[in-house]
Amino acid sequence: MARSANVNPTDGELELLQILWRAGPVGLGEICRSMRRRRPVAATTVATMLKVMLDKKLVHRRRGPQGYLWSAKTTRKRAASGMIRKLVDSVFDGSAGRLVAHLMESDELSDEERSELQRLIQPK
Amino acid sequence: MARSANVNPTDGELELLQILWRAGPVGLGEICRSMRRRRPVAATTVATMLKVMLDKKLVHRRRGPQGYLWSAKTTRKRAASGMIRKLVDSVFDGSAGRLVAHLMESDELSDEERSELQRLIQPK
DNA sequence: CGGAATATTCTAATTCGTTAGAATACGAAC
DNA sequence: GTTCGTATTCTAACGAATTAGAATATTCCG
Repeated sequence: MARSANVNPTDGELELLQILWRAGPVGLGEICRSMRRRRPVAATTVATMLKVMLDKKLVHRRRGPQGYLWSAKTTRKRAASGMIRKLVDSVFDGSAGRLVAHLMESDELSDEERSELQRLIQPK
Repeated sequence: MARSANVNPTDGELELLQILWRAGPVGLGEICRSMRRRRPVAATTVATMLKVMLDKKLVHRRRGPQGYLWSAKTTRKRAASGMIRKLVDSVFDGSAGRLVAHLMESDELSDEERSELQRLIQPK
């Protein structure tokens, strides 16, 4: 039954996905410009990554005015879940609750975030 | 000031750390047995990984009855923070709060975990 | 002591992610 | 239509992670 490719995005791929999640379908030029706001990179590098990600079904493409328009196929939610699962399995013994406990105890949350959370957690 | 080596553990290294976090200082044999409860692996493979991790200062070792006794040098907390930072930066636009929001909305938490959280989040 | 079991080191093959040059195709503008 | 800029594909180098065989060292026990 075709092992439906849930390869987790690599670090570099996440960088690209981040751009695509924000920018919707865009051409290579725009993607490169976004990338270069973070770090220097050759256009062919970006193109190669996109090609690889296409094979992994992490991105889509459709014909545009010149070349393709690229967009993310995997969602933020899916990417997050994969990473969270790995995190929880490898350092929190499988307990997602312990992850949140860690967050609350550490200084990774701002005060605003903390109070926002209380709202979120209130049972409706 | 010696840039104190905060190389993030790789996936394989996390597997080993997981064992060391549980088992405290142990010898190679015990580590291999634990590993093999998860998957088949040669003893030399484990030994090589430990050696690499020693260079990265992820583990400690001290003389034991036969060979060394190995233990984790990096803590769960530190490993978690590194992974959380990456997760938050790459998929939640830098907002740790959004990570928790994702957790609450998804089905990654059990009911018990959810109510435990409410307790945790209560301001003291 | 001498052999068996275990641990460590050395070396290297393999694979995957990252990077980009060179060649080619395509679309626009003159 | 030829030229120019942009996009895509092909190819490959390189480093890091993963894996383990062979050789060596250590220790335990009869």
